[in-house]
Parts: sequence; structure tokens; C-alpha cells
Amino acid sequence: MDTPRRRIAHLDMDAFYASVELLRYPELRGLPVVIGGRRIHQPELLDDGSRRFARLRDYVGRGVITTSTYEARALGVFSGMGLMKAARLAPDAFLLPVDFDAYRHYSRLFKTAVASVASHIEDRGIDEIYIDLSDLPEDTLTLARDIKQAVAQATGLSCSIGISPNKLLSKICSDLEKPDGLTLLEPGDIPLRIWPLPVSKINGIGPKATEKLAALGIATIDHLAHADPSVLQTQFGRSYAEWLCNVAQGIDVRPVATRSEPKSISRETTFERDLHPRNDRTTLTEVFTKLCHQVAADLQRKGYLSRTIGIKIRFDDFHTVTRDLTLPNPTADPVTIRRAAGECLRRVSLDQKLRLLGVRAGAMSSNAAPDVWGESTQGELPLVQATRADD
DNA sequence: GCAAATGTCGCCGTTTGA
DNA sequence: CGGATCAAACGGCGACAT
Repeated sequence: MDTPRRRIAHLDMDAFYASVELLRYPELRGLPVVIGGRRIHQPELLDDGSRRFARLRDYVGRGVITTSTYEARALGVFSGMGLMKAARLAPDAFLLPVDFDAYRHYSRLFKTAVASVASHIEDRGIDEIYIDLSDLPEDTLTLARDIKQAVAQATGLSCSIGISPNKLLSKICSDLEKPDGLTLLEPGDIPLRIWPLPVSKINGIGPKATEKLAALGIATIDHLAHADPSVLQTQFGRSYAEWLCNVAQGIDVRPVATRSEPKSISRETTFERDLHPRNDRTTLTEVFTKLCHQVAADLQRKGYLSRTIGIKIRFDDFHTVTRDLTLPNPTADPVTIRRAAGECLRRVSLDQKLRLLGVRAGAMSSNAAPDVWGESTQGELPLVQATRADD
């Protein structure tokens, strides 16, 4: 008696942030648009009712592309690219600031729409989900079309869906026919449709592993599927090598996880200019304290306590260090967090300029019971509303 | 003067407690 | 009693993802 084959869908919204912006600014449809940067460059409303948009060439400062339209990608600018560099490639592309509140709004809309068709959903961030269709009576193609239809009707946005027996393969094939794709994949299709792809298409093989595999002459999933397991083992260690062998064969037994608890909450900021540990001490202290208070507020708003407080520092040469401190008692108190973060900071020798500062709270527990014995009372009552309006 | 923000996971060396 | 051992926790960090 074997288990019936699973039907797992991966749904990925097409150029999500950019597409949401196009709902607002339909006159930009069909044009190269990039989303990103830090504040400003808000479109300007002109007398005749039309809008003037910032161009990439106008941008000054740090910041990266968060997303871009397909027209912009065609010009060679992609997510993660520095905006200044992108400006050289596509100076005329339009530039819009990120608006996470809007994206979260549309995220909720599309997830609700999907849930009306198929409710067994795993959240994978703001613009993608896995859906387990196994227990539904309808046939796969019908379900997929219904889901796309529901998403389009609820949001006006398109998405791409890949469906296969597991998350690994579905994630790969949702990308094969983007945008507005619908790709069904059966195990028999693996040699033809999966094996020719570069190993980097596998979720979990990043730049480092890709590089290392390339050095072994392994560029495609086909190569990986036929690689000598013992070679992989010596190069990558037992656990990762085993995983590589499995994924190359399209094997993945991870379930679709309907619920999960957050493991950490963090806030970080990159400075406009690199800050000197002594000369800019005042500014650094202010920012540091602010980050601590933000983390505390996030914890309180979401009803968590944290026992491990950590900091992150990125120096001007991009070298990054972290320090953690585990407290005797879980907390969400800004002053306690500030003190702990300060202890962490003392363990770092600051002999370079700083580019980024971050504060993190981990080892989280739910804040169900009131903190009767705690050395410090919780900060504000929920009278004050937090700045971020997530869930 | 290219390189954001937020989060997860795994590995590994060290510390700690029994 | 000092030393060996072992597991769990801790802390640092890198890789990866969206």
C-alpha cells in the first residue's frame, strides 16, 4: 500500500511589487520601471493631472533594486543591483519608492483568494505560497485555473503556478513559464524539463554551492544527477551531499507547513554615509537605541518575549560581524534590550567606519502570562500604536 | 565610493552542567 | 578526587531566500 502521489502547487506572483505599482500608475504599463531606493522620488502630480515620475538617472545614494518590471529586466537591471549601477544601464527607466503597506495589502488579498479555492497553504513570504491540492476532488488543471482566476479577480494581478508531486519541483517549474504561467510536471518529465536546467535553479543551491559545483564540472541538474556521490560527499560533507543527490533526482518529502512561529525579529539600517565610531558616536548611539526600541515594540505588538539579543555590524569594507547575548529571563522591554545590545557592542572592536547597524531578538517565546516576577515591567501598554502595521 | 532589509537554517567550536 | 565524557546550550558566522 503506497501513499497516493501528492499534488503540490507553488504560486509566485509575477513581478509582484512592480505589478502592484502599475495598478496605481497604469500609464507606466509596458515601460521599464524599477522599485527601490530610500525614500523620496515620490511621483509628482502636475497641473494637468498627469504625473511626473523620477528616472533612474536622478537617483543619488545607496540602495538597491527591490523589483523591476520585465521591460526593465530586459535592459539588464535586476533585483539586488545597486541603483547607481542600474542607472548607468538604464538611465531612462522610471523609479518608484517601495510601499510595503500596499504590497502587504495585496498579499493578503491574493492569499485569501487562493484560500477560497484551496485552503491547505504554506506562506513563503509576501509574494509566494505553496498549496497542497492532494486532498481535493477536482482535477489539477481545473484547480490551477480556478486559483489563477480567483487571484486575478481579487487583485487584478497575474501569477505563475507550478504543480508537481513536491515543493522542490513545483518551485522550479512555477518559474519555467513566467509570467502568467501554468506548468504541470510529472515525474516522467524530469529528464526533459528539469535536468537541462542549471543547478542554481534549485532552491537551496546558491552562489557559493553553484561555484563549487562548477569547479567539479557540474553545471546542470543533469550533471548533478549523474555525479559521483562520494565526490560530492568529500566536497560538501555528508548531510549536504545527501541532499544534493536527492534533489537532483527530484526527491523532496517536505510537507506543506500550514503554520509556523517566527524564530527571530530584527531591525537594521544602512547609513547614508559610513559613520565613524568616535566622531559620529552620538548619531550611532541614537540609531542603536532606536533600533532596540523598534525591536521591543515589534515584540510587544506581536506578543513575544525574547531571551537572546544580538547585534549586527557591517563595516565600510562590507565585513560583517554579529554578537549575541542570552539573558536570564525573556523580555520585550526596550531598556533591557538596549542594555543587552550594549553589552554585545562592547565585545566588538570598532576600528573601522560602520556601514550598517542591526539589532535582533531570538529565542522567542509567546508572551501569554503577565511578567509578574520580571525585574522590569513591560513598556507601553497597547495604547500607543506602532509605526508598522503588519498583522 | 556598488552591495537593502528581514528572516531561516546549519555547522562548528566552546562552554557548561551532570 | 581528578579526569574523561557527553549532551545541551551558547555564540559566531556563513549561506541562502524573498
